[in-house]
Amino acid sequence: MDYSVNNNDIILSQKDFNLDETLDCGQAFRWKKIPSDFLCTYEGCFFNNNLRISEISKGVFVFHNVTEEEFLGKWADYFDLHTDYSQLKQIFSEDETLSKACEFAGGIRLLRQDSWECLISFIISQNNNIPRIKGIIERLCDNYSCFPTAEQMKGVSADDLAYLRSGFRGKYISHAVECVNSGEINLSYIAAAPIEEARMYLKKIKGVGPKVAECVLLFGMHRTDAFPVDVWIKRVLEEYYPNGFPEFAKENAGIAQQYLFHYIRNKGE
DNA sequence: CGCCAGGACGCCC
DNA sequence: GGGCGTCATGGC
Repeated sequence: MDYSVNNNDIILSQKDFNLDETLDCGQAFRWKKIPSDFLCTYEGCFFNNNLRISEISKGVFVFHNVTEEEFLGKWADYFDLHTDYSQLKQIFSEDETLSKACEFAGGIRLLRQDSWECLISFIISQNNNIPRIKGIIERLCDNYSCFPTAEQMKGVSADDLAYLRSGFRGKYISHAVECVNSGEINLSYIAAAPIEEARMYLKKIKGVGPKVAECVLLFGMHRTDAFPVDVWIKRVLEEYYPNGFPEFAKENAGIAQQYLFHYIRNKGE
């Protein structure tokens, strides 16, 4: 990892990293692009860890007001800086479509997000659009002045959540809170369980189906073999992989999925 | 105004 | 066990 300390900031050089692609690709919903003189700057957080980060030139980043301890202990992990994405893309490049997708969106990194926050976020995401998902999560965080734990939300009913204006998803959120607080769902156990068992448990939560379960596994538990299939990825599979997804990429299919998703959605523009 | 949004549920046959 | 209407809300 190539970084240095500069006054109160951390400067990072990382070529397989593009801030826009990583923070605005639909894997996380609490990052806001703010005006700056840099290539781009984002403010955001996971749980109650706040950060302002800028891409100051291609592949060079500033973590503003971050100590070396915070960087190494928290953000390096969140941005998955210990993983060599060049090597991953090297493996993916054996496949023609994946190779193109990597070339197109090779700056995406798989964020290591909090499993609980991810569970609630992707329950909210179903049959919804990204601007509105962000709004609902923002109202939730504003109400607790950070992303609430299940403990903090203990006992909330769907009616209590009306201020979120999350529609039919309120009862799902309420049920997720109940499952976690009762111990019926243990996210750290699920994170370490065999993937089929993990899927089965997650889908016990109302409002969690195949797609949301895969998203929680991939984004919230860093299970890189999880593979969320939505309408866009379904299209990719039908069009480019009629005989199945290449075996050599399955271990990291979730990361490949991110490249493919971004590629298929934006390549025509 | 109607259509759609990174789906899941409930009911149908 | 696959197919289909329904579910709230608001962006476009």
